[in-house]
Amino acid sequence: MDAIDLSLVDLLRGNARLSYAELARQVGLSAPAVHERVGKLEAGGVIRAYRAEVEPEHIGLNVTALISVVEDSGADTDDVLEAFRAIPEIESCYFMAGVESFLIKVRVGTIAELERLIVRLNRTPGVASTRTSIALSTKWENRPQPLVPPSS
Amino acid sequence: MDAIDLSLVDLLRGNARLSYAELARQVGLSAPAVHERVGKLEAGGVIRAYRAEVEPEHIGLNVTALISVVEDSGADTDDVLEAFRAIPEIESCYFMAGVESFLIKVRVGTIAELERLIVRLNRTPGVASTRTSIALSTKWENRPQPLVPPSS
DNA sequence: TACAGTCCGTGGACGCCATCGACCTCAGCC
DNA sequence: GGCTGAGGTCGATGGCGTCCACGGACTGTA
Repeated sequence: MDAIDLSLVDLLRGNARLSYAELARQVGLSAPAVHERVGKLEAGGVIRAYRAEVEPEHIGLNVTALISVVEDSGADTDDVLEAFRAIPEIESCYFMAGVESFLIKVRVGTIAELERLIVRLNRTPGVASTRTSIALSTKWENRPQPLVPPSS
Repeated sequence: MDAIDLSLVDLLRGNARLSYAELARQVGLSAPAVHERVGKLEAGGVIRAYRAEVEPEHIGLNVTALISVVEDSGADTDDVLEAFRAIPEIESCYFMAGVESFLIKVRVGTIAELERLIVRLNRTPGVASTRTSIALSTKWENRPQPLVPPSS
C-alpha cells in the first residue's frame, strides 16, 4: 500500500471503469504492472467491489429513510444482524455506540412499503423499538474524499 | 427504461467493470447495442458514476460517524448546504424531515479529527447544534437491492 | 396499399486493450 | 559473490470497444 497504490485506489473510486492502460498512464507504470497491483488490492480486500451508482428514483426507489434500532436487553446481536441481512431494502447497516444499537438506511418504492418494512422490523426478534426519519432528499451520497491533500 | 435497461443497470450495480461484450451476452443483445443503451443511461442521469468500493480502514479512514444537524431558525438552507459541500469528510448528506434538518455521514482518520470536524460544523453559519453518533462498525454499506424479484 | 421517416437493432472492420510469458533490475541475505 | 524473490518492462496475441453502413419493424400519411 504505497503511494502508487493509493493513487490507483483514488482513480478507481472516481471512475471504476478506467482501463488498465489509462490507469497506467496516470500513475506512470506499464499496464501489466497496474494490472498486478489492482489484482492485489482486490485480493487483499482493499477494493471490495466496483459498483455503478444509480439515481434511486430512476429504478423506482422513491423513499429513503434512516432508522435507528434499539435492541431488547439480552437480545443476540448476531441474530438481529442476520435477520437484517435478509431484508434487501436495508442498503446500509451500522453498529452504533449508544442506546440505539443499529442505524440502517433503507430504500423502498412508496411510503406504504416503508410502513410495512417498519412493522417487519419491529416484529424481528431482538428488536425492542425503532425510530424512523425520512429523508426528503439525498443531497449527495458516498462522495469519495480525496486520499491525499491536493497540495501534495 | 425497459426490462433490458433494468437488467443492464442491475448488472452494473453488481459489477461496474463488466465489459460491454459480457453485458451483451447476459442480456442477449450485440455489444454495440449495449454500448448505446449504457451511453443513454449515463447521459440520462440514471447511471451517475462508476465507483470502486474501498474498505475505509485500508485508506486510513478509521472513524465513521453520523451527525444530525439542527439549523438556526431563519438560516438559509442552501448556504449551509454549500458549506457542507466544501467539507470533504462529509461523504453523504441527507435533507431530513423533522427538527434535525440534515443527517450527514462523515469519515475521518481519528477521533481527534472527528472532534475538530464537529467544532467546525458547529461554527458553520446557520448551524444551531449537532448530535454525533459514532459507528463502531459498518456491517455493510450501499448493498444494491435486486431490481426485480428473483422469481420474475 | 404504398411510401417515407424513425427507432433500434446487427454485422463487419480496425485499432486499442487485457493478459500472458520471457526477461531485466535491484535489495536483502547466506 | 551468488542466490532468491519482488516487482518492474517489453513483445505478442486474442478479444474488446467503437465506428459505420445497412436492415427490419412500426407509425403516420396519401
